[in-house]
Amino acid sequence: VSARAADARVSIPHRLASRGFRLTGPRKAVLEVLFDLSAPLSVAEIHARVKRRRVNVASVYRAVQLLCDLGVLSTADTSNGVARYELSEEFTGHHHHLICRECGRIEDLDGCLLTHGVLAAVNRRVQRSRNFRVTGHDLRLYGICGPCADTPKPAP
Amino acid sequence: VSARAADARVSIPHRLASRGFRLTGPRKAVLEVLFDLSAPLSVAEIHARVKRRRVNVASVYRAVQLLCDLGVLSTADTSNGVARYELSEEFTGHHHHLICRECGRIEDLDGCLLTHGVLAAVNRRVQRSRNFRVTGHDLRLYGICGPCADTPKPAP
DNA sequence: GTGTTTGCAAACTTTTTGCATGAGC
DNA sequence: GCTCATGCAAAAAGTTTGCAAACAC
Repeated sequence: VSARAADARVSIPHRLASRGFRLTGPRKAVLEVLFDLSAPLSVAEIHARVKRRRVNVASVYRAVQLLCDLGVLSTADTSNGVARYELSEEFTGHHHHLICRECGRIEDLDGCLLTHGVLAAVNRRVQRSRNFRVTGHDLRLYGICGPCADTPKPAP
Repeated sequence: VSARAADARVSIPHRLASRGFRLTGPRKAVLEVLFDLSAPLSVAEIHARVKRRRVNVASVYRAVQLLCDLGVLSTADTSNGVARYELSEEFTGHHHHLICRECGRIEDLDGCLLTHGVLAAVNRRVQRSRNFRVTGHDLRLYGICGPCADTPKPAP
């Protein structure tokens, strides 16, 4: 992942420039946060991590929107209704997520658990039965993370 | 699915009653919508479908919240940042979702594409390496649905 | 220098909450 | 009849937008 991440630090600015967008402070700040963390973050979480640089929330929204449009970010996950963003698989490699049901924390899990055979079979199946063309997938594993298992919550 | 759905129409009211909650108009209306439709809906979408019965949005929010707490509904999916709800797998059976990247529509896909062997292996793997106990999973297949493929959008 | 991008504030949307009235058991 | 639940309206939270000033190129 680190080789790809290094690549991203070069190629993402290039992509911005090549499409006529500028590499500004807020955009750099948002990208830095997402380079360093291998977990999807909400706008609020991103904003919290760039506050030192006095970046406005509106700018975070706009940066995230732009980076999504450019295919740099993807809407990774939205545990309990908030959209979360991370570098797209083009930069991080294909991977899945571990999501804690208790605290909502998300961790990356490198690699794919689905075999090519299974994917090909389901592709054919839904193409015929639903007229739906599959172009990608997203697998989330839910459960309880270590810290939460150690401090069990009482029933509500 | 229809056998289970019939079961849900009986067992869900029972579950409400057994925990001291009442089977009220708004709650019935929300449940009816979700019984009939095999796709996750947002609060706004649920509300649109119960408007004839003059149910307030606030009541839809409260009903959805309660039904989630009771394990009757689950947060199924949140394509583009809005939370969507559907009957939990206890009532619908284990299934996955087809999600159209173009229009955001979600369809159910019965059955599971992951083998027991794969699930057991990953369970062991993340238990050891991450101290994470997997209790369930969610697989989403992204792509283009028939209608959207027929009416391609011009590039932005 | 020029045109894009930002910060700020205001508008807008979505979700939550308080309280008097109405409905389920 | 006794509560719990709803509707309404207001508040809170989250997101988008217009515009003058600031900055990347």
